Amino acid sequence: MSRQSLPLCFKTARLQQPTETSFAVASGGKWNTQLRQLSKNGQYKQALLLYRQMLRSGATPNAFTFPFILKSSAALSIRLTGKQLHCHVVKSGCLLEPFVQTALISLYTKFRLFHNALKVFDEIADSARLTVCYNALISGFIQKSLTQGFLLFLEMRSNCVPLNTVTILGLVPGCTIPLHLNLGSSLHCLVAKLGFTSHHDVANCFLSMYARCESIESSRRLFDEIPERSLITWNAMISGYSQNGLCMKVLDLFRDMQCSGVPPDEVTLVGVLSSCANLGEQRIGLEVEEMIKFRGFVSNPFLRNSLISMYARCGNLVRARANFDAMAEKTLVSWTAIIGGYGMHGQGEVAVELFDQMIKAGIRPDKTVFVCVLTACSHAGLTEKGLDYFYSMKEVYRLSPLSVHYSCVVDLLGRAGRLAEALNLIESMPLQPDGPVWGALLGACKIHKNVELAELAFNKVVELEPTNIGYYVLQSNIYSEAGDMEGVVRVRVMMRERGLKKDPGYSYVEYKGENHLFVAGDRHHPQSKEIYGMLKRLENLAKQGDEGENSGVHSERLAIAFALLNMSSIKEILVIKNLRICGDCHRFVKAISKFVDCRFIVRDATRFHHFDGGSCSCKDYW
DNA sequence: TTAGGGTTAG
Repeated sequence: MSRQSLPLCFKTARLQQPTETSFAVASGGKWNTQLRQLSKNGQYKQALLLYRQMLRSGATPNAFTFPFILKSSAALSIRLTGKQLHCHVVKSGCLLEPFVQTALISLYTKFRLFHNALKVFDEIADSARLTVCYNALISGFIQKSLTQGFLLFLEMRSNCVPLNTVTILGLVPGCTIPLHLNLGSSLHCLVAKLGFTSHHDVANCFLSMYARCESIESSRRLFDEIPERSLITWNAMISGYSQNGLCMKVLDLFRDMQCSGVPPDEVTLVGVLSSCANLGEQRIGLEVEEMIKFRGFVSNPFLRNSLISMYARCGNLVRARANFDAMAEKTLVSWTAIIGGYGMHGQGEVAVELFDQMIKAGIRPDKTVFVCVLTACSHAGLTEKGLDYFYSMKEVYRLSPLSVHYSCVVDLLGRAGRLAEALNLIESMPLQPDGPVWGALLGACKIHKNVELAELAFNKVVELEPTNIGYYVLQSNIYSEAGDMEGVVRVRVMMRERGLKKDPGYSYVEYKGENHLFVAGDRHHPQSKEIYGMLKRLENLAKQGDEGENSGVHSERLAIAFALLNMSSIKEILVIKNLRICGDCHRFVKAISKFVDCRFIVRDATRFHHFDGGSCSCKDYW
C-alpha cells in the first residue's frame, strides 16, 4: 500500500488538549471500541481510515485511542504516518501515558529508530507498568541485536522487574538460527525453572525455535509433550518439518492432524503444499486444492502461490498456469513462481515472455525473480536474452547481482560453449566466487569436454565445498569420458580419503495411489522379474534405434519399466528422481520415446525432462 | 487499552 492511498488529512485535524473528561467522552469511547476491534482483527488500514474519520468528526483521540493507531501504523510500516502520530500524541498530551509509551516503543523499534524508542523508555515514570514496557523494548531490540536484547533482559532481572510469558516470547526470536541453539536451550531451561513452560504459547514458541535451529527432534519431543494441541501447535510442527525438508513427516503429521479433529487453516495448507511440491505428490496436492475450495481459502494469495509452485514442481504446468491466471492480484511472488515453473520445464521462451509482461504490469523485479528468469534462459539455451537480463539487473533496476546470479550466467555462457567468457566473468566478479559458481563452470566443462579447465574449476570447488560429493562425481566422469583412468582413480582416492560416499540414487512413480520406489539394480519389488523382462525389451528397442548404451540398471529405468508394465494404456509417465539423470539414461529414455506411444517426464534434481518422439525438451542441455 | 507465538516463490 502506498502512502498516497492513505491520506490522513492531519492538517484538518482539530486536536485539543485533553481535559479530565475527554478520556471518558462517550463518543470517543465508541470510536475506540471500533478501533480496538479493527486492530485486533489485523485490519490496520481500516483502523487508520477510521482514525481519520474520527478526527474529521471532531472527536478527540485519547490515551485509549493511540495504542491501536500506533500499532496499525507500525504493522503497515508507514513511517511518515508513525511520526505524524507521535506529534498527535504530544499535542493531545498523552505522551506520559504508559500504554501510549509502550505502543510508541513498539512503533519506533519496528521502524528501527532504536534511539527514539530508548528516549521514550527513559521518560516512563510509572513503575507498575515496567514489565510491559521492558517487553516492548526487548522484543524490538532483539531484531537489532541479540546481545542488546539479552542485556535488557538482564537489566530487567537485576532491577527486579517481574517477567511474564511475553518477556520470554520476545527473546526467543533472537535464538532462531542454528548458531544460537545453545542460548535458546539455556533460555528454555531458565523458563522451565521459572515455571513458564506449561504455558501453551511458550511451548509453541520453543517448538518453533528448535525447528528453525535444525534441532527437529527437540521440536517433536516438545510437540509430543503438549497435552492439548491447538491449531498453532500443529502448524508450528508442520512448518518445522517443512522447513527442515522432512516432507514425508509433514504429510504423516497432516494426516494425524485431520484425525485429531483440529481443522487446518491457510498456514497449515501452505506447509503441506510445499511438501507436496518437493515430493512431486500431485495427488495429495489436488486434495489440498479441493480443501482450499471447500474451506473458502481460494482468495488467499499465499495459498495460490503455493499451488502454482506445487503444480509446476509436480509436472502439471496447465494447472499451475490456471491458478496463476485465476489470481486477481498477482504479486511478485506469483510471477516468480510461474516464471520459475516454465523455466524448470525448459520453456524458456514462455518464461521470458512472462517476465516482460510482469515488467509491463509495473511490478518491480527483485533478485529472486532474476534467479528464475536467468535459470529459465540457461535451461532453454537463450544465451543473449539471459545476458541482457543479467546486465539489466544493475543498469536498469539497481540490483547488485549475488553469487547465485553469477553462477546462472556462468552456466548460461558455459552451456553455449563460451567457456573463456565464463572464466573471465568469474575472474572479474566483485564478490568472492563460491562453490556453485565454479561448479557451474565444471558442469560446462563436462558438456564441452574441456579437461584442462575442468581441473582448474574442480580444484577451486573442492577447496570451497570439500564435502559436496556431486563435484567429485562430475570430475570423475569428466576423466572417464576423456579416457583418463588415472584421473578417475585420483578422484576416487580423494573421495575415500575424505570419507565421502555417493548418495544412493532413487526414482519413483505413482501407481494406484502409491509411490513405487526403485534404487539402482533393485530386485526387491514383488514384480521384479517382470520388470527386468520389460527392461530387456526396452533396451532391445533402444538398441534398434542405435542410441542405447548400457550404464547398468539405474533407478529411472526400473521405474519406467514398472510403469509400462502396469499401465499399458497410459500416455504420460512421470518419474521423480533425487539426483541428476545421467547421459546414458537420458539417451535411453529418448530412444524408447521414439518407439513407445507414451510421453516420459523425468523430474531430476534440477529440472524436468519431457521425452517425446525421440527427443527431450532440454535439447540435451542440462 | 499496551508487549508476544505459526506463513509462500528461487
